[in-house]
Amino acid sequence: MAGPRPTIKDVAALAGVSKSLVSLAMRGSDRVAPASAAAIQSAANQLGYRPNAAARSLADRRSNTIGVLVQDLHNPISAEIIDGVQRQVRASGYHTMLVTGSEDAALEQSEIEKLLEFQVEGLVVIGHRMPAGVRDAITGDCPTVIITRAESEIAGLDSISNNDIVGARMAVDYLHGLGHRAIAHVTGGDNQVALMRKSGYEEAMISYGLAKNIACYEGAFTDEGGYRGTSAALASKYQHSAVFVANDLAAVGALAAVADQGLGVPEEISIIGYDGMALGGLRSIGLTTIAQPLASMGEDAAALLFQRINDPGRLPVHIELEPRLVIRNSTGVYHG
Amino acid sequence: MAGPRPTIKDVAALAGVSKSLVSLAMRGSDRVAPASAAAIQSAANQLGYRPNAAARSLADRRSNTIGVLVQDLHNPISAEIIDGVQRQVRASGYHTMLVTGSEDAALEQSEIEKLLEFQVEGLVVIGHRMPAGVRDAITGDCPTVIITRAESEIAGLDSISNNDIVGARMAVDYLHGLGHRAIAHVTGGDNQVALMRKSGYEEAMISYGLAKNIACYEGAFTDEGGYRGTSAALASKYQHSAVFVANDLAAVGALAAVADQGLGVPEEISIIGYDGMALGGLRSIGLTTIAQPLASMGEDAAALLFQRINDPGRLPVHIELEPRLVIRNSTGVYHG
DNA sequence: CTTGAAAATTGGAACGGTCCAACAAAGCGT
DNA sequence: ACGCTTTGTTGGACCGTTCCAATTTTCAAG
Repeated sequence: MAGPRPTIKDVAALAGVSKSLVSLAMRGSDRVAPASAAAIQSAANQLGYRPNAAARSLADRRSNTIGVLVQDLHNPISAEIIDGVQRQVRASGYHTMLVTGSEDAALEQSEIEKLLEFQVEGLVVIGHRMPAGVRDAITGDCPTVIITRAESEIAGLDSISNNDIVGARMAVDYLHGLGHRAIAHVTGGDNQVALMRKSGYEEAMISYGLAKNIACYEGAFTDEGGYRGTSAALASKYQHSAVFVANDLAAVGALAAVADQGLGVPEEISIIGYDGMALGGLRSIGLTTIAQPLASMGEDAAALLFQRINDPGRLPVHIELEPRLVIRNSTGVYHG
Repeated sequence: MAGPRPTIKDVAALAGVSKSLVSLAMRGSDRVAPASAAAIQSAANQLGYRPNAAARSLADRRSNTIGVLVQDLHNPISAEIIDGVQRQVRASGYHTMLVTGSEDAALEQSEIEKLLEFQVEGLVVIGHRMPAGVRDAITGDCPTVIITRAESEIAGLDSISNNDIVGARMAVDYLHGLGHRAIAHVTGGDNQVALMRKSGYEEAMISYGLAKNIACYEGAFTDEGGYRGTSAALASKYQHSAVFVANDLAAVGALAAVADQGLGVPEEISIIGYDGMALGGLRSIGLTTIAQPLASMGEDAAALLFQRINDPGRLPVHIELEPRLVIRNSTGVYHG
């Protein structure tokens, strides 16, 4: 239909008032006479007027927008965290601009760059890698919070994560309690989170006097990585009876690997994952796991961000939540 | 550090040139003398200058941004489609602004509203519901394409989907070929896509002379919905030997329901899903399904969008892709 | 040198809003 | 009717860019 979109000026002309008044009215100011307000409303509707966010954000010098970088959209836990972030961001009257990262650091950096050009007032990073460009963002005065990764010394950067070391220990504790001794670990790569889960595993094994049983197989935070690592574990000369897999997505791959070897879960091999993704709760998967409170982590992260927006100078905050063991069907007692 | 962010003016002052020249240089024009370009670059770096997208988009009268509305971020197929969309959007030099929808129509509409205020140049809707607000968007001159839902008569709206009726028929064909006769269907709600899959099922059943065996159980496009519907199917007096579930996510729930009844898949019950989500391919799930080419649908959708952006007047295009049967472990021959 | 064309640079007017100080109108007590 | 406050309304400057016409500089040819 349209030609150029109607502006505030067009509305003003039609309603027979000044553009300033329209501006006030559109934002619901109470200084506008009811009659004028009505006239303006009807003029706006008639023209199909819609405020121009670019102009507004230019004049305001604020965008009312929070940028979200999701490093791995394919991991279902991302969706769960995003839900929480969105809920909180919306509740605060802001909007969300979401971009996806990738293994390609340069691309990821350019995505952050874009967010900053849009003058986002804050940045939420969901993932375990520290993206190039985040430092720039922060020193460029953009409050940032990172989820699922602990970070405490960088000024202007808050973080929220669970205690991966404790969580990994819980996994081993639980398996040990079931009688397992030859407990393998399939790793999640060399990012900080994966490394902490690995240390937790090693520490726990050592504390049970099982140092010699420590066996790490290289995996990744993907289904494929879990499959690969677990296949290697099963093919090894050690007779592992249980595998602690670095995250749930990989653990689903691990289940596949076990099945492919013709072994039964949990009769012959117990599998425990990490994260607590909702999908793992389905009976057809039934994955025992160390769960993080994903949605509330998202909410808390956004809350943290708004606190920092209101008080930019404050010291970095790191919230660390306790993970919790969720027992399902992929683990069972050891019968040698 | 910062105080107010540096603007093009600050860069100009430092480099000793006019702001116009900086503007040119920042966009890589070849009309700028190499010496000036270098001076400007270095001034920009020194100040940490970053263009203001709001100002640019205001002056340009274009945002260089495509809005994406994802109705169900929790369905893993969304991530796969998004990947495709992003790839194509990036390749065209645009950016992506992603928002999530929800069951709440009002909220969804307001999200679209936001995208439009941001002057997005196009809109991609991923999902099977037609969101309130999309019509406004289109009549407001915003090119739109909708993915996974067929739509062909609305001017300005392109769509891309697979042929759900054919796909559903394929599912029944395959199960029939395996010897199944008492084939149940767990529905995906009352959205258009779910209804088409249901019709395809019914048509196929009728064409095999199995009209009396038609049995639909109410489900939803969620794991929980699949669980519920399948549980009902198994509890019914009909001795179903196979279930065609409306989508993969629900089919995973269906697998759980079958397991909970202590039945074996595929020995006693065959399950077939729809969509072809990557997760279903894992051996631990091993879901037989009717697959759509998700990533390429995303790419094609974005491509369609750009075509319409360049030629707004053209007639609505609907691309319909053929689904394809992917056989895995959740289906087997009937042995009555 | 001069000259004209090409190359490089510039100032100022948009873009569509918000904000502010100033002004007009209306209400009110006396 | 009188100031005085309160309530409504307005024009114009400004936000940080891009664009354009106009200007200055450079340079090769005569």
